[in-house]
Amino acid sequence: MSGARKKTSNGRRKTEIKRIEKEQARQVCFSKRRAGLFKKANELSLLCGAQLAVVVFSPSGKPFSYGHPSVDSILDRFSCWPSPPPSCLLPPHPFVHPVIHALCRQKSELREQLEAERRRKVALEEVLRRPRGPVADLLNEDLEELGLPELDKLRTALVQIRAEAVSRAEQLAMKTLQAMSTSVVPRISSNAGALVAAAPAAGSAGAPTGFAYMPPYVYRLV
Amino acid sequence: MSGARKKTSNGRRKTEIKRIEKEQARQVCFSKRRAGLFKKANELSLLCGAQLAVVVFSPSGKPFSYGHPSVDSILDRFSCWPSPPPSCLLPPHPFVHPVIHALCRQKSELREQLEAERRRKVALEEVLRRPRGPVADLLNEDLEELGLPELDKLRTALVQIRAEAVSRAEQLAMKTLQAMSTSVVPRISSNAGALVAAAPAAGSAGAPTGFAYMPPYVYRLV
DNA sequence: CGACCTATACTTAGGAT
DNA sequence: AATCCTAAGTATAGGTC
Repeated sequence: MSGARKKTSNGRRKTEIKRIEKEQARQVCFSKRRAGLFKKANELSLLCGAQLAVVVFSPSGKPFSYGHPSVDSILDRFSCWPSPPPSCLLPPHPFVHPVIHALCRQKSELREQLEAERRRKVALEEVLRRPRGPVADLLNEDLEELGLPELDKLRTALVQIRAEAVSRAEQLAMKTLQAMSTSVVPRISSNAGALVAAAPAAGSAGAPTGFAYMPPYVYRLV
Repeated sequence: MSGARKKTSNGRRKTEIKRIEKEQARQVCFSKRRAGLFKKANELSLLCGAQLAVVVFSPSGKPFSYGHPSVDSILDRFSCWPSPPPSCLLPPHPFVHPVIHALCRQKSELREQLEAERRRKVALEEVLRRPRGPVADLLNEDLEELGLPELDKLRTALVQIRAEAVSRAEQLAMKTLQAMSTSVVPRISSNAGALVAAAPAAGSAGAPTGFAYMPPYVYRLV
């Protein structure tokens, strides 16, 4: 009461769009601009009837999100979900929550890729069942059937193989010598265990506290 | 060029945040404000090092998104959540919506399966690329891994092959005196194109439709 | 962390190209 | 739809409580 508020005279200052180094200033800026971002998102959805979802992780790793329409309203209309999403690639339902929509799409794409990979793998295994290759072809043939040209190819291949074998043997010899004269090399230890939530960068570690879904323009981290 | 631009005199007007009824005006507004929203998002991520994802569906249904570092990486972070609440007596733990959680889990599982398949496929291709056969196997697949015993096996095999080859060469030399004909060894044709669709369904469970736990404080709103 | 304050930097409606 | 323009409406840096 008694304190007379100092007459504030500062106006907004020009700011470079570059990482704010001061820890606290960055956090304050984050809060303000996050609010601004969500407000903009809200206005966009209201003005244009757009569905949208915004997910933000604070520099300290806390999650915030905003979505329109609300997830709950979506769920009320889609209480049959989940389960195999019936048709995410089919005619998009007018009011599917964007995140769900995106996830379903991604899921479908992944499933397709997975099946494609499996098909390819089966084909490869089929091919693999038969020994193949320039040398193997020759070796698989009965030597009685080979002609001179083939024998020459075989000779060349064997010469090369011998060379490689000799090389490998030398390698082994070297290693053996080294092993006898070298102590144990320490492994690089991963510095796990730092559970402090102060990692602004990748911050994938940390223990995010989670987030709550909120009706439009009401948000708050608990 | 010739057209003199009419002196623009209109400034911004106050706008109620309410659905724009005029179709075209709404579309224009959407484009402008979407750009603005993404710009804000970008500034937020740069200034504060925050990770974020924005997904927007235009009134006409077209999807737009912006993410830092990427939309995908942000959505992936959901799949780690929530970690099962340690205890119901502990401080309230905001909660990811079940549907999104389930979808993210499924997506993660699919992605893992996909990566496993890809790794297997790469391994198969690697094997395929090299000659196969009793001898080639020793050399190619395990060259780096071969120990002395294996090298010895290899040597034995090579010696035998060499003997057989020499024998065969002598045979041929004899025959050459009698005839001048050479036989052609046909190459094994690859029977590609038969993509058998007999993918064995991986044992991994299908979509977990239920949710193992359901904290009492679901959806904490403020 | 918020809320409030002020002066300014930035965004953007409406129109034209 | 993208771009430019202008003027008015907003967001927000920096500060205080």
